Amino acid sequence: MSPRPDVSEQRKDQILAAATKVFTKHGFSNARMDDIVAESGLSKGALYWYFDSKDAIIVSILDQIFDYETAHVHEILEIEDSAQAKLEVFVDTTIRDIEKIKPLMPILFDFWSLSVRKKTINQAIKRYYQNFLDLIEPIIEQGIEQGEFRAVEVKGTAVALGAIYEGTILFYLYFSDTIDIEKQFKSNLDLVLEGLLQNP
Amino acid sequence: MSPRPDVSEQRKDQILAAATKVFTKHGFSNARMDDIVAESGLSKGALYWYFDSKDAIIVSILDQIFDYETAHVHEILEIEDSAQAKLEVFVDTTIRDIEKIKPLMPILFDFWSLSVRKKTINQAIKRYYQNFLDLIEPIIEQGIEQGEFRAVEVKGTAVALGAIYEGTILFYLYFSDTIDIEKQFKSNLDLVLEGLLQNP
Amino acid sequence: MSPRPDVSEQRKDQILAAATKVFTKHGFSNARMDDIVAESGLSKGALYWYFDSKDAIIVSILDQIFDYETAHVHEILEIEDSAQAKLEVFVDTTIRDIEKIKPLMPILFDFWSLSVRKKTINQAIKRYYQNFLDLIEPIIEQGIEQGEFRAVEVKGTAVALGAIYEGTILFYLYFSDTIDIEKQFKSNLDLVLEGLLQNP
Amino acid sequence: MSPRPDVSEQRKDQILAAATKVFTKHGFSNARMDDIVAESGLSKGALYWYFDSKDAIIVSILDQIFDYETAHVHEILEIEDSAQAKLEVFVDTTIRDIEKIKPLMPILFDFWSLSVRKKTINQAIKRYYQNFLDLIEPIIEQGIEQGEFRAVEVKGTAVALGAIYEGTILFYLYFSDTIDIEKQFKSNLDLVLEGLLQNP
DNA sequence: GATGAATGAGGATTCATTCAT
DNA sequence: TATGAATGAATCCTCATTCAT
Repeated sequence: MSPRPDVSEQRKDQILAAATKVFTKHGFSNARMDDIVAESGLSKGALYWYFDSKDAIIVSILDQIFDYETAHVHEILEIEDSAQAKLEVFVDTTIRDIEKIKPLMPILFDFWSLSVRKKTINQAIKRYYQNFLDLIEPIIEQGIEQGEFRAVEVKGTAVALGAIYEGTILFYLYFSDTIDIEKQFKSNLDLVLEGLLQNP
Repeated sequence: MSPRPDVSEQRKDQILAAATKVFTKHGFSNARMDDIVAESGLSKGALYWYFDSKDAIIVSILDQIFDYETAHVHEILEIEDSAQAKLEVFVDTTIRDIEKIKPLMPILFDFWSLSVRKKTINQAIKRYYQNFLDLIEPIIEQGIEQGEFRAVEVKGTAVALGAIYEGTILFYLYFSDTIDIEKQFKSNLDLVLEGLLQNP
Repeated sequence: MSPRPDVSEQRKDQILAAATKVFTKHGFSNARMDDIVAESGLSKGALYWYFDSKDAIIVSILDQIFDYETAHVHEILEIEDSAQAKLEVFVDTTIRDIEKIKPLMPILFDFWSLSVRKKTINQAIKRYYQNFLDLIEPIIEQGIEQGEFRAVEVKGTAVALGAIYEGTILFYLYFSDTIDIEKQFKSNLDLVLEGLLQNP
Repeated sequence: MSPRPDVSEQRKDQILAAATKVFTKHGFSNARMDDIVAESGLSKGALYWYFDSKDAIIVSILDQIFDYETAHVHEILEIEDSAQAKLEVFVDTTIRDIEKIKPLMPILFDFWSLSVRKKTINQAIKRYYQNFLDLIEPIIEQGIEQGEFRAVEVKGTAVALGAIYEGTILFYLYFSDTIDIEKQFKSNLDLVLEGLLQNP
């Protein structure tokens, strides 16, 4: 009488995957629980067994996405190299994962929208961006300390980098036909590095 | 004898103002027509007299916002000056209007979200950003031709500027307590100009 | 200063004509006053000036139609001839006017439907059919008295004739492509006359 | 363990019965879904679980009625007897079921009305009447072939019989106080048979 | 007489959630 | 655990009617 294996994690992932698909297609508000039920292949009762509500699913997706993104961003922390090299690695990994990031943007839009009204969502997003800044700032500081970069204002520069990162993905969504995202990110980096680096 | 004065434009503005308020507070999907009715001080029938549907109101708001933003952006076209001076004016007018732009962001989030599914919305947004690029590119070209700027790739640089603009406003929404938006925009401009300007 | 000519009858007819068209197309319930306004070329206020309500328009149309039909039926009363000849004239005038009657059937359907619930409508229809019977019965009586027809039961035969009349138009509505209405009415008459006439 | 018994057919019937009642009372357009909900004893959600819309309910009722009527008409096909006998059986079964048919007439009115605008409804009715004609025609042919009937035009006679059938029920609705429906149908039959039968 | 903007009760439909099995 | 039928509050939109001008 071996106990049944715990399938709950598996089920939850199944539901979140289905929900992500459905939310991407319809947006949070227009997505129906029945859509998620259909997409997941489970029953309505099962959905409510694993998640208390539609909101609970949404929040779980938020966690999932930001966990992934944060992990992604943290990769560069591992690198032992010049500040410039770190930024280059950051751009490279972003380019590498852009096709995974892109389909999540519709959901991100909804999160941005929700964050206006839901404090939890707002805080989660803020935490995520803070995380991003917390990572970038030391790199800039390192660059300045080691004489690579000019003595720029650190916080403002970090925000500028975050802004250009999010903004570029946004523009790419509307101009994916005319923007070569790889070139674009490299071009962004050139522009910024040119502004950051000490004149030789 | 005297024909009733035509109040239809007034009424439409009244409705759009109310709708903007309500949409900002609740988001498109969660906003109820009854909310707009209450906020506008008109009746439900009046709303539907001037607008065919909730969607029609949303689209009208989109037009209104983008008309405003486009006009705003075009101000710099008038200036006869160096490319650098034009960019500086752009930053100045943005700073000047930031408090008007900020409360519209929640609505912009919903538009971004909607644009994934509604082609008309998508096209309107794309047109707006294209407009932005069409304005910025000649400035960069002017800067290069007149020897102010390095020979950067024009299109990519324009996108970078658009990205940093939208992205900064986004970050400002989440960090309005720690970001001094005026300084931030100026800092952005410094960074970019430093990257663009010929080394003397 | 001659007084303005009274256009109210003209206006009423204009409205009833428009209403008939609209009711034919949409049915009573689905027809909107705005449709009638548009079709009539008048204003909404004008409509309500001449008719108190949608119902009032409907009732007026009922009167109009039945007046017409009754007049139509009464034509045969004028004829001085054998009973058989009178029935033949009745068939002929029906055939002659069938294209005018046919487009009124959709409205008649609605009147039948309404008559279930509205006593006034019910009575109007009943009166109309009674009228029909009052006309046909003397003809049958005449036929019997003068030895043309067998000694059938008068009332029942009149109802049978009314039934076959209404029923034929009904079938014609669904089979106008395969029924030659002229032949059909003549065939009906033959059948009935064959049943009524004394065997020679 | 035991699976819940499938009550969906039962529920559908429950809803259709309630809807028939409500439609009879108010007509299609004026009947409210809430009326059907109340009459059925179910909830609004349940109604929409089993039927997509008010229209779907209407169509289902159409099917139900015509299935019943068609079955009813087909009874005579079984009989092995003279053409005259078959027509007599038809009249007898009609008389037998008249009290079941009568309350459905208000609904039939609405179907006739709807059929003007809705092709599906039109086709269903047409199919039903065609069915009727397809049944009657062979009987008339049989009568002619076997020398019972005169050599009448078959199709036209079938239409005449259908017409007198529908028309009689119609008149009966308005004159149920003065028409003895049993006598009336027998009288109709006599009249027609007298017209059809060979003179001895 | 005539206009047409404005009213607001009414009604079809949706969908997150529940719960008996 | 899992099912899916059932619930009913919520919400968009319609349209007959009114009335200030």
